[in-house]
Amino acid sequence: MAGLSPDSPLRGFVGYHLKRAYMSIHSDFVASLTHLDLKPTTYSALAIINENPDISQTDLARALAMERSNIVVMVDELQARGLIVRNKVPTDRRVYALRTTSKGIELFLEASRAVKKHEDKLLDGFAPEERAQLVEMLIRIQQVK
Amino acid sequence: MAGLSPDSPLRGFVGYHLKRAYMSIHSDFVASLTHLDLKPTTYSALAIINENPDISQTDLARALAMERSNIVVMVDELQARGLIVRNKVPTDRRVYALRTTSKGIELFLEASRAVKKHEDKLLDGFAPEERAQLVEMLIRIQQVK
DNA sequence: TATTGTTATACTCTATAACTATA
DNA sequence: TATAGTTATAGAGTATAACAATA
Repeated sequence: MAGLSPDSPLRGFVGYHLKRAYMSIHSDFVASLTHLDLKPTTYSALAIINENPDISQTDLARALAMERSNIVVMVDELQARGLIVRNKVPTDRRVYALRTTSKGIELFLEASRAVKKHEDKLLDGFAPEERAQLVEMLIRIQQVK
Repeated sequence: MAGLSPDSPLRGFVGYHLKRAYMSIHSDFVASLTHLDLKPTTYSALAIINENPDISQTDLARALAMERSNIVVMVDELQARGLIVRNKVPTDRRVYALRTTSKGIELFLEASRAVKKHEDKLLDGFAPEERAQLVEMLIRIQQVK
């Protein structure tokens, strides 16, 4: 049997802790959405479409950092569930203008409450300043690029 | 075209920033290891085997949070490359005792230097206290479970 | 020529079930 | 009966290439 801390050589890396924290929060995030039959990606898509009415699939792909080809099937599903609509655009007949339906908005708002609850549980011991400081550092990290 | 911040509805969530920071660092992490033909998982496996001589595949799986079945093929690869050895254990003939070879240790050390460099670049603007504070918060998050 | 949406495909990661040999 | 290692397989998620319609 290995010792109590077989991961000790990795603990010196910030990235290791970042990954573990992300994994941990992600599984709880997924769980908080399953009862609404949403996944992180479909929830994020709803959020972005709702915030950006008439967004195209290409722009949605960019916002979600996904391939356009993979957006198609997800948009198909959201449309089949009546959560969004694909409207034709007269000025450019190649593109679709995506919009949330009232049903989509309702589901998005309910999901947002669930995600909020999940975050509050997650950050239970964090003071507001700590929370802000954490976000600030996370943003700084991704800006190094 | 969407606005400049199509993701604004998601920015209120800490988990969103955590994911983005993780994604960002992860791709750079992967890039820092490719020249040694290592992936995050194989590097971590080397690290854990090196720190825990004679660890079993089952315990390695637990430490890496991977399935035992998926460990097999990875251990096969590390063994085929001469980085680790599978020794038989007389007291329990079901298990293998994994150990890094001198070649494996050498590669691990070189990879560790590469990862260190990657982390230093990533955390360039971070004071030592900030860095410690970040790690402390990340650990706190994953302990909420 | 370039771009949007689309299809098909492949590749990686991960998860599950069933088997064998040992305990 | 339980466990270690193994095999095969299936399911996500993601990436690439090629195509028709339109710009």
